[in-house]
Amino acid sequence: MTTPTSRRTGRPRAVTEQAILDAALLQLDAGGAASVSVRGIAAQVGIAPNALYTYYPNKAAVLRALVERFLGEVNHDRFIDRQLPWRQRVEALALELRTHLVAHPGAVHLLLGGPMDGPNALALREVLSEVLADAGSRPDDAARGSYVLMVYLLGAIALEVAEIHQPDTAPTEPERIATRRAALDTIPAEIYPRTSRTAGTVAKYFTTEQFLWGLQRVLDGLDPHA
Amino acid sequence: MTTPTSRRTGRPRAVTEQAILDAALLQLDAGGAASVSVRGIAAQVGIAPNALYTYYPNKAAVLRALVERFLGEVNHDRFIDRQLPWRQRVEALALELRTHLVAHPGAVHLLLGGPMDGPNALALREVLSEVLADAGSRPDDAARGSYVLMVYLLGAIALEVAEIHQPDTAPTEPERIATRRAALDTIPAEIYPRTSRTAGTVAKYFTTEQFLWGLQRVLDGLDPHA
DNA sequence: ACCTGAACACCGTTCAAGT
DNA sequence: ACCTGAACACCGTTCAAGT
Repeated sequence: MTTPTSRRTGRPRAVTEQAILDAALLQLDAGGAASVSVRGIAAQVGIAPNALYTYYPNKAAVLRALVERFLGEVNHDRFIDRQLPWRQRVEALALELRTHLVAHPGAVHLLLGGPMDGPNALALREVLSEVLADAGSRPDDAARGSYVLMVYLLGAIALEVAEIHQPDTAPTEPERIATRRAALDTIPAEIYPRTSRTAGTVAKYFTTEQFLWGLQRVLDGLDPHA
Repeated sequence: MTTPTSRRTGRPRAVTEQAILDAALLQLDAGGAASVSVRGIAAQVGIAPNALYTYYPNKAAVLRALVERFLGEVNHDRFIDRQLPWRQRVEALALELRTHLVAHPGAVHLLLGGPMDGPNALALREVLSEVLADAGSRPDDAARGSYVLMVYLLGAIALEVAEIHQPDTAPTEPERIATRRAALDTIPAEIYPRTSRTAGTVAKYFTTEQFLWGLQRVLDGLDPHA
């Protein structure tokens, strides 16, 4: 909690916590969450692997700090502006979050891996809660609604990232659709008779448009004046 | 794709694919997704670690097969019954999925880790799509709506599981709330002035009630007659 | 106080050899 | 065809020793 700005004595630190997080993010972007390693981070910043334990108690703490810093880069500008229509405020936040996470696909895993209870994660929920309150929701509904929004945003981005960016040699888009259709064909027709008819439709939507369409439906459900 | 029922020649198999998946699930339940290992599975079923590569090409394939089997255990009974109100059908499916996943928290990670394009994953989406179609949605809206529902269900369960079941010594519920409040207090009051007022409210909801409340809001948004 | 080298108990996967 | 032992190139973490 307390952050002493200078160390008492002894040898100066060779690197900074930020440099360690930078290295972790680099590894994350390069090879996905599975390829982030203590040894790799240490090599990148130029210290012995075990020296990292002077900065963070263990690997999990490094990843937690990375998630926190990551969320801190999202919470900024125009969502506080109460002049804008509330739906527009949520949409802007949603798109910003999505942009950040799609740019660092491995981070999604980390986000959903642990409890979202860091300061920045809570700040995100608070922002959403305030927007809903401004929209006219009663406090309880605003709080619960902010949870529903978080669920939708993180869930949608998680599924999108899982679709797009599987760790190894990802098949191209047409290949993936073909695979999906083939898989679909193995479903017994007696059980899901309408399957083959709607298969193409189901497979079609994985875009910003789908993301925003879903968001609008969720907002419809949360709109206190609907 | 073809499933030969008998092997051509040579030594009989020592175990079955199912036994391997059983062992994987056991490891998953015991220590979370991180503690599932090829060597652990092999030890459990009583073969050498590398013998496992006769059954599956690699660890990822084992986990993929486990996810598929897992989803297969969910898709059953009363969601096909067109007599029931459509919201009730979705709610039943949602609760069944949630029960299964909360019972095997490590599986959530696996589900969200890869693309949901196996036969059973698609069947799940198809069921939801059909329910929405029965509710009166046009085919496109039903397909897109089924995606929104999947996002909500998996997202909500993922967040819930992450809250409840972090891998190591999980703090008790009051401890967690205290931690969350403490974290919240570090948010600068000038930026989020209403934070402290709503903190208690935000922290309060992580229950079946919240899960179903959110589901109802999503269904409100997807209801073609709303 | 922070760093290093060495070690411990693990990983996933491959290869050559047995039956 | 399936199994095994041995090996390779990794992990996260700890400990004793250096400065």
